[in-house]
Amino acid sequence: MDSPRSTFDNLDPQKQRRVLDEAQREFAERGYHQASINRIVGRLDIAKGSLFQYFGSKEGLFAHLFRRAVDEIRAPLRAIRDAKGDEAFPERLKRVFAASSAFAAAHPFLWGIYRRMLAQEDFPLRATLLSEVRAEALTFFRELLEAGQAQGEVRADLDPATAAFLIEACLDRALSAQDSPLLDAGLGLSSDPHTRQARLEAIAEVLCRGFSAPGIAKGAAHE
Amino acid sequence: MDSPRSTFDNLDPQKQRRVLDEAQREFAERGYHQASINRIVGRLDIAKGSLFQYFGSKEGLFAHLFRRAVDEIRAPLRAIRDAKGDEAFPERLKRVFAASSAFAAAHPFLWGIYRRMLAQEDFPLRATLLSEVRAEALTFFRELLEAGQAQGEVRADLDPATAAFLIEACLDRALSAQDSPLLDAGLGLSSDPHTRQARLEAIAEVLCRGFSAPGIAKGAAHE
DNA sequence: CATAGGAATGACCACCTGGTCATTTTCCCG
DNA sequence: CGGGAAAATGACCAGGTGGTCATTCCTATG
Repeated sequence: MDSPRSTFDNLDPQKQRRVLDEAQREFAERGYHQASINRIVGRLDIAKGSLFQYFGSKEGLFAHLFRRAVDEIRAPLRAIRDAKGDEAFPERLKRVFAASSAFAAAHPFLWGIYRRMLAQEDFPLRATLLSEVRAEALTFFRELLEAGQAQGEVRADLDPATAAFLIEACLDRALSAQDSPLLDAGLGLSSDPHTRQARLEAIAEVLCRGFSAPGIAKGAAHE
Repeated sequence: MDSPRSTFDNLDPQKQRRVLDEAQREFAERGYHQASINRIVGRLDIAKGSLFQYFGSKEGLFAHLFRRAVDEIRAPLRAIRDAKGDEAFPERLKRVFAASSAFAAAHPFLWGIYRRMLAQEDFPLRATLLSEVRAEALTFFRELLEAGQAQGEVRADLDPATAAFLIEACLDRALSAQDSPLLDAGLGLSSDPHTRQARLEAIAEVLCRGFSAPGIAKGAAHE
């Protein structure tokens, strides 16, 4: 199930890093199909055969990169999650938003690939890789919400799954806007970090209101 | 600025449709780069040269398709927008969600391409086409929100831009989930139309709560 | 110094891409 | 039927793709 040990493992670790970083950059910038092995080896100034000796195939290289990135990230993410302390729910949510934003900025490869995967059906290993990552994220949000309910800051009758969906959708779009002004709807998410954070907090606040308010229906309507 | 009149316009309208539909399908299924002219002409059983005589280039063909799709759609969308009548804000929003969902299902080409464009930086004409469409959508939501504020169903101090951003983000993700179970976070958005609509309404309701509740901050906090 | 074994190489392969254009076919009008 | 214009054709092109493998290079050990 894991990679069958190859030449690559014996390499000078410094060279390993150089290779992985360059390949990572290529995939992050172009996506899977548009990424070119020729271009990677060209920039690395190594022979094409070597890359194939290391990883077997383009898909193998990609899988290796993805797995490595996910592994590297897991620990810091857990730390954020577990450092929630005893803050109020809205503060926690804002903190998570801020951390995610910083994370996306610091790991353009993983974030870029993840974003592309969401929209592109024909990504290799899409189902496997996506469902791993997403399961983790959704559990995280659900737990956060349930904690909020326990504290009484989130309506008890709110469906955690729906709420988690909302959080993820908004966070996702906000992080995308951070890279690409076209998505930012004039909010300023893609400008300087300061206004960006203010915008993120505003978004989190509106969400929290939606989670906390006890009920709205102006007339006791149907349902 | 508009297309310089070509052989294509003189064709039997039935053939025109056949060609456009097949090309559309290819782009919708594969995205821009992975779409293959060879495959299109193969399925149509016409000569490759003909396609290039019609549209000049792959990009030309794509632009033609996109523009046509947007044109075809504009009218029905306007109709939905203007048929808002005098309903309450939450009902309006639910209606918009339902209409959008039906729309995405009925126009897989436009929706598929749009979704890909959002995530893929290297799409031809991305900036032009996207900003056109998005400007329209955001204005629409903003107007809807301002009407809600006028009716007193949306907090007056809510920033319409932020709210529009939230709506769009959630709607977008919900529609994506509709096609791809991987995104649907266990909600059931990708299953039968009935539960899907119920889920969409639940989402809209939480959003509305966030827009209406007069204020949350448990202590009169900073800011 | 000899040699064995892993690492590096790059010419080469089949295949596919978007695009071209001289040639042929089709169709309409006189 | 003849002729002219518009439409259709598909062999062909240069360039790129992922992938292969016989060969060479390097180095560590005896």
